[in-house]
Amino acid sequence: MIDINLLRNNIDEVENKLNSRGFKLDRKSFVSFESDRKNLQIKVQELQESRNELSKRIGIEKSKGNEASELMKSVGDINVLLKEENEALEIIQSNIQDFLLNIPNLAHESVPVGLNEDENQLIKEVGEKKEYSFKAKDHVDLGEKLGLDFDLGVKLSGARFTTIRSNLASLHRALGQFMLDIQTLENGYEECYTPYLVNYESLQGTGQLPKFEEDLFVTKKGGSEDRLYLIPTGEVPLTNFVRDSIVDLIELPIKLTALTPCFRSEAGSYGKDTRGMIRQHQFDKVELVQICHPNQSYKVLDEMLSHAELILKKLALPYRVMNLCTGDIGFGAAKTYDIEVWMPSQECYREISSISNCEDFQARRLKARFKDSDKKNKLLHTLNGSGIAVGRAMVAIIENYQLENGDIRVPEVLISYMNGVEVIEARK
RNA sequence: GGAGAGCUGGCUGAGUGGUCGAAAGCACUUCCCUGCUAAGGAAGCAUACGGGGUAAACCUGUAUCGAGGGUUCGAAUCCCUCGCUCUCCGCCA
Repeated sequence: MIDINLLRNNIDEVENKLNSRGFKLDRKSFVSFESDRKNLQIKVQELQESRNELSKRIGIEKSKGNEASELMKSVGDINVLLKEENEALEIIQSNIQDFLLNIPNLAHESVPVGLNEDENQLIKEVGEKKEYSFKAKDHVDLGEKLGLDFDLGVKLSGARFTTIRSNLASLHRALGQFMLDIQTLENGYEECYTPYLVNYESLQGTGQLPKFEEDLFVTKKGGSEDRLYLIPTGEVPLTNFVRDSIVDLIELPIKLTALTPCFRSEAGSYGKDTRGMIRQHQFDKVELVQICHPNQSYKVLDEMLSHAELILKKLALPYRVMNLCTGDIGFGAAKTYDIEVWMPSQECYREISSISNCEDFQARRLKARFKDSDKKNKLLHTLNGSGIAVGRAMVAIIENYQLENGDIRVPEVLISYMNGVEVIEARK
């Protein structure tokens, strides 16, 4: 949520910034909401003030044993009016709240202006792309002989679900464990285990709700109407650790990580990436979250980028880093780096990690604050990033580590996690 | 699932219809005193949102005692619904 005072005081600037990310601000509605709100709020508060005043006097008169029916009647009159005005105020306030909840974050000045992903800015390319003496296959062709069973996924659940068996399943598990170990042991994150079903408030806090409900899976508890949502990313539970709280300065930065499954309906991507396990309804991811002092967040963003990169470096996977343009960054982000890993079969880069600074956008929704050295409560900055997506990392390994006969060499750093298995052999 | 107890400020905890945003203690901040870090004294110390003020300081109002609704001139206090926590019983991986 953006600061309402920005809209009150610098609406032109806000409108321009939102335009650059393709969001049309309905400023007419806002201005009229605001003037209604102001009038109503003043009126309601004045009525409440006189009611409180008179009621207090009734108490005093009665304690003296005096008659107070005159006063009681006045208060009754006030209450009739108050009820009406207050209802109007509540409606307008909830309109304003909805209005604010649906406005995306403002992009940081270092974010390139652009319409879509074609205008993202290349930051760097890292690692060497292997030369193959044969035609590199894609992970689907390779995977079918390695234990990647798409048909079984479809049988059990439907499209966009996959089943993995045997040594490839171990590789998948190894990747998750390895990533988690690096982020905790080398990069200093606290390992967490969190719920995978979360409530409405949590998703509103991180920005998925109310706007993106269709992207989520929803569950019902037995026959009851209580709804819980499957997390679309570990960012949701981890960032919500600080919802409704005021943390001490000395606790900052808070660095959290968790290996969680993620569930996404992929409602908007029919027909996209239908081949293989690039885009699934369910995938595992090691998530990184940092919650920090506002003046540290851009330093932290770069640090988190390096934390995600470290995984790719250790796996010796070639990748590039992109600075997403205004048209491509997510709803809550002020700035986002994407890491894209090299896929030799398609000779292109595919997203494998996304690291964002949300500044105070989520913190305002979450009421996540800290007590600054001047004793004032201020909003924190929240950042999140994948460190990294397990399924896509496995796809990248299958493709980048393939041998001519269809076997997969296990990356050096994963062998110990695989109980010494060095090669995953293809069914001949 | 059944029975009972509870939910008050950063924490502990009083408050069962009126001047209560809320005693007291702890913690914290500032000051005073004290020859070392200990003890004592004074004051301050919730959050959100308004209005005023060029702004900071400050002044002022409203709301908030788990959430929502109700009774009442007036609710932390009474009533209803819901959520959560704890104890006991049952069931269960």
